[in-house]
Amino acid sequence: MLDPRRLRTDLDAVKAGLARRGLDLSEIERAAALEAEERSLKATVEGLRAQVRNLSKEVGQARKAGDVATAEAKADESRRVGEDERKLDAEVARIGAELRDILLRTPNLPADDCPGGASEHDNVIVRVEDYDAGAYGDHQRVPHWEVGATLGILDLERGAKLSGSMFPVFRGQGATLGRALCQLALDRNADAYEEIRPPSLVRTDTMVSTGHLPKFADEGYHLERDDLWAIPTAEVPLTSLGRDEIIPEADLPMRLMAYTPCFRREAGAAGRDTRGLLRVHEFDKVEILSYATPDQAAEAHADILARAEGSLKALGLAYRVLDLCAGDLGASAARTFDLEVYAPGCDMWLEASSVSWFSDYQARRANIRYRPATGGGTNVVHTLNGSALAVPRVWAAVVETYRRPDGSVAVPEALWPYFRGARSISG
RNA sequence: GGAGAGGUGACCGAGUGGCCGAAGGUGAUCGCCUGCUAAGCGAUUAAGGGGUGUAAAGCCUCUUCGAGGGUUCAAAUCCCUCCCUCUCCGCCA
Repeated sequence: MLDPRRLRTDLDAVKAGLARRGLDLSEIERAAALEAEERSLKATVEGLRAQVRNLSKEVGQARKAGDVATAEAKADESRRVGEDERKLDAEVARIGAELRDILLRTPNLPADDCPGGASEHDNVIVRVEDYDAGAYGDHQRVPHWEVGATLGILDLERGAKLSGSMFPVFRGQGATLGRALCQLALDRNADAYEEIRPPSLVRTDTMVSTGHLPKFADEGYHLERDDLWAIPTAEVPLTSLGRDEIIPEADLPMRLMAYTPCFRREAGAAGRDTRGLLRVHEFDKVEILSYATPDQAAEAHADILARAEGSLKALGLAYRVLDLCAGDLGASAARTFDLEVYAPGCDMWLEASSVSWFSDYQARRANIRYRPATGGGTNVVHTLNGSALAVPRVWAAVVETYRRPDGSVAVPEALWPYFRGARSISG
């Protein structure tokens, strides 16, 4: 959520930022008007309330002194003032609700250095690593769903039988591969990030703090009977870990990581790039996340990006880094780098990680603050996160990249420690 | 799931309608005292919003005693709903 104060101190900058996203500005102007109105009415309501409190105090004193007539008179007066207050307060509540509703739906402002642009076509390719289009042999030009089926390590039919399409079943060394990828990511980041194993089902207010609700209600799996949501990413519980807390500055940056299942309904995505593991309803992922002061944010962002890249590099996969333009940025993000891993079999760049800086947008919703070392009031923290490794698409890239002419798949050297001595996946 | 007991500031804990944002204690910070340490003495010690102020300080004011709603001139205190914790029983990896 944007800082409501900026609506009166900094409205032009807010409008300029939202304009970069290509948004209509009438709503934010409405919000600014509501904010001013709410504040002025609130001052009046507070004055009335102060009167009620004082009069009530006088009622008590008069009664104690045995002066019933005065007590009655004061009580009557207080009742009248209270009536006025109630009426006005209802008006303030109505205005406040409308203001919050707009603010909750208004996305974050893009960072100043976020590239301009309207859609994914305007994203900037920052760099391409280890990619040589001519270097792939025919044996690598087989899509992972065929490789997986042939080797018996990916069973999409039975996944569909159990749970429907887009729920993959990994078997044998295929299952090992997925788990090994996660273990690799955890091991590579354990030097700086504390491992958390959060619940996979969370309450509605937990989903709201990260901005996944109310906007993306259609994307989440909801257990109606218990009013719980299956997490779409560990970002949700990890961000809420600090909710309503005040962190000493000395504890920042606070770095966390979690290996969790992720559940996404992918409503409306049916039929579009959904073959094999390109898009699934349930997958495993290692997420890394930081709470930081505004001053630490840039460095924290760079660290997460370097670590997300590091895993792909260690696996010997080709990938590229995209700087998302303002028009393609997620609603909560101020700046995002996407990592796309190259899968030679399907000849596609697959989004494997989104490394985002949310400035104080998420933290304001979640009410995560820190107390500066210098003392004084509290400030809202900045949050940043990214996938250290998301299984299905990286699994696909590994299987396609490492396929040999004989049809087997070599185990990347980085994963040897996790393969019980095996150097190859041959079904 | 059933029965019961609870949720108050960094922590412990008092508080059953007004003088309570809240006694007392612990911890912390500052100062005093003291060869040093310990003990002792004094002061300070929640968060947030609005206003005033060049700003810091200060001052005025509102909100918050698990959350939300209600009763009342007045709610930490009474009523309702929900959440959480603990104990016993039941069930169970």
